[in-house]
This record gives sequence, structure tokens and C-alpha cells, in this order.
Amino acid sequence: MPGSSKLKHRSGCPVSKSLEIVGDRWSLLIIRDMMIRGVRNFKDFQQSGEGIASNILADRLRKLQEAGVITSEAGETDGRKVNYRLTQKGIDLAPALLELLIWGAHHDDGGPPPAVIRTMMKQREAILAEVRRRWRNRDTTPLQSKTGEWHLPG
Amino acid sequence: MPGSSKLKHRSGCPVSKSLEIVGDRWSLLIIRDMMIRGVRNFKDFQQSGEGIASNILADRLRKLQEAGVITSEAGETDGRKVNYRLTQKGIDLAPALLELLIWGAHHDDGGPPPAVIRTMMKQREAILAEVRRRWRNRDTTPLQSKTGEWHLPG
DNA sequence: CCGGATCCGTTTCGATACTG
DNA sequence: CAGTATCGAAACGGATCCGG
Repeated sequence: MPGSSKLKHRSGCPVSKSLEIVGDRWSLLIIRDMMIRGVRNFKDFQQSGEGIASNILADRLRKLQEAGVITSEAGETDGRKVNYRLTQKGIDLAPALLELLIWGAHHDDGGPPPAVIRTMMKQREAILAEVRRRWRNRDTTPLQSKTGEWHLPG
Repeated sequence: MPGSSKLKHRSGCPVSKSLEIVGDRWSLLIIRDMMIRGVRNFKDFQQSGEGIASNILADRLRKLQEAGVITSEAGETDGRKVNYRLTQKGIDLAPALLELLIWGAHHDDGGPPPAVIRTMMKQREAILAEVRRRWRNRDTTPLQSKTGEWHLPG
């Protein structure tokens, strides 16, 4: 419908397009895996997320691209592989995602001990800086292995 | 049947119970309305969220209670009315929610102009302090009316 | 092998109507 | 006002198949 500014997401949901990404279980996990664990490939997402169906995963990856949060490019060494990467918009989600993870860790049953949580909160800025640095340098190794002390939860 | 609490999330979703709240379009909007706009009653949620179905709203309010994010209590003046309020766990979501709103405002088409966004980011701590203060004092007037300058997006 | 697409039974959503 | 009941539509998830 050209000229119509009503995208009509699903039915009457008033949430903005960007926030739709967040309001989805899998999308948030995908972004977390990319940002924290450095996951890039289709298969790694399947194993990392602990059982997302391939059709759902493909659907979410496509929607995340449409939303401008990630991009996909053919692997340079292996033509078969596809590398997914966060865009600037995706990286900008880091502060919110980190707050979310801290909140979950703090309030979840069986979460990490309070000392670890306090460490996470203190290192908040350091973690964000590291995420941004990695993005600039295209470094995709998991965050945890860098210091061994961050214990980012999921 | 609604009312039977099956613990089995949906199928194999690995996300923690707390993060399930966030991975839902409506739950996030409900919390936002409570925190930013001071919404407390069933009917206000229906109008505020711009068209959430009553059965969905009831379901989400119940799940948020089960998750310990909100509580419900019968209205003191009017027995029919039910007042929903954020718990401490719910209030603790404020930093994450605010980051999310800033992110959405920044990256959404037709969002507020950059100057407003920069103001939001600068006032981040002030907004959080105000949310906490209101929660302590059971003040439920909308946040915007306080200063008229925060322009919190949705 | 990798990154999907297709088929299909099951679950959940959502609009409307209705009730205490 | 604060929810249920109902029912069609959509999304989900598992399994399997396909192109490169």
C-alpha cells in the first residue's frame, strides 16, 4: 500500500518497530550471543541458543537484518559460510542488554552470588568499552575468555 | 485452560524466567506504562497501550505477578478497582527500560530530534532517581508532567 | 557439510462478546 | 471496572528436504 504509513505490524500492537526486536524471546538471545559470545554463523546460533528451530532462526535473522540491527556477508575464506555481524545500531543495544542481564542475574533464582553481580555492575563501563572495541576490530572471540572474570549471565 | 500454571515455558526455550518477561511485547509496554506514565488500573492499561485485548492484558498481568514484578491489591476507596504496583524487582528494571527507550528513540524512524535524545541521555540518572522516589512515595502521576521536558518516548 | 526452505501438527494470539 | 469465553488466525517447533 504505497502512501500508507500504517505498517500494521501484526494487528494493533502500538510498539515502535525497533522495540519489536526486543519484544521477542529469540531476537534478544541472538543479539546477546553475537555481542557477548561472538557467535557469527547459523549453526553456532542453533547450538548456542540451546534448541532454536532452523526455520525460526532464519526468520529472526532476516527480521533483524530488515530492522538494521545485523548484516550478513558471505564468508571470505569459505564461500558456504555466512557471517552475521552487528551493525552500529546493534552495538548501540549493548547498554540496554547489559542492564537487562544484570537485572536477570540479580533477580533470578539460582543466579550468581551477590559479589559477582556487584562486580558486573562495577565493570559495566569497561564491558561496554570492550564490546565497542571488539566491534571496531572485528574481533569475535567470546568476551569471557578475555578476562575470565566477567561471568556474564544468560 | 488459563489459570493452570504449567512451568514448562513453551518448549525448549533456554531463557531464564526473568528474561521471559522482557521477551514479550506487551509485558514491556505494561511495565513502561506503570513506570513512566503511572498507570495502575486495568482500564487505563487498555487505553494506554493503544489496543491490547482484555484477555491478553489479564494474562500478562497475571504472569507479571507470578514473576514477582508487580503486585495487585484491591482499591481502598472503590472495592471494584484493582491497583497494580511495581515491586522492587519491577523498579529495578528501570535502568534497562530507560536504555531501551533511549535506543528506540535514537534509531526509530520519525523519532524525536537529536537534541531531545541527548537531553534524555544526560538526564538519565535524574529520571532514574525520580522513578525510585515516586515508588517510595507511592506517587503515580505521570513522569512527564513533572518537568514537561523529558519527552520520554514509547 | 552449511544455510536455509517446506510441510504439518500444536500452541498461542487477538478481536469480539459476554459476565459478575 | 475487571476480567472470562469463544473461536478463527497466526506463530511456533520438529522433522525433513534442498541447493551450493
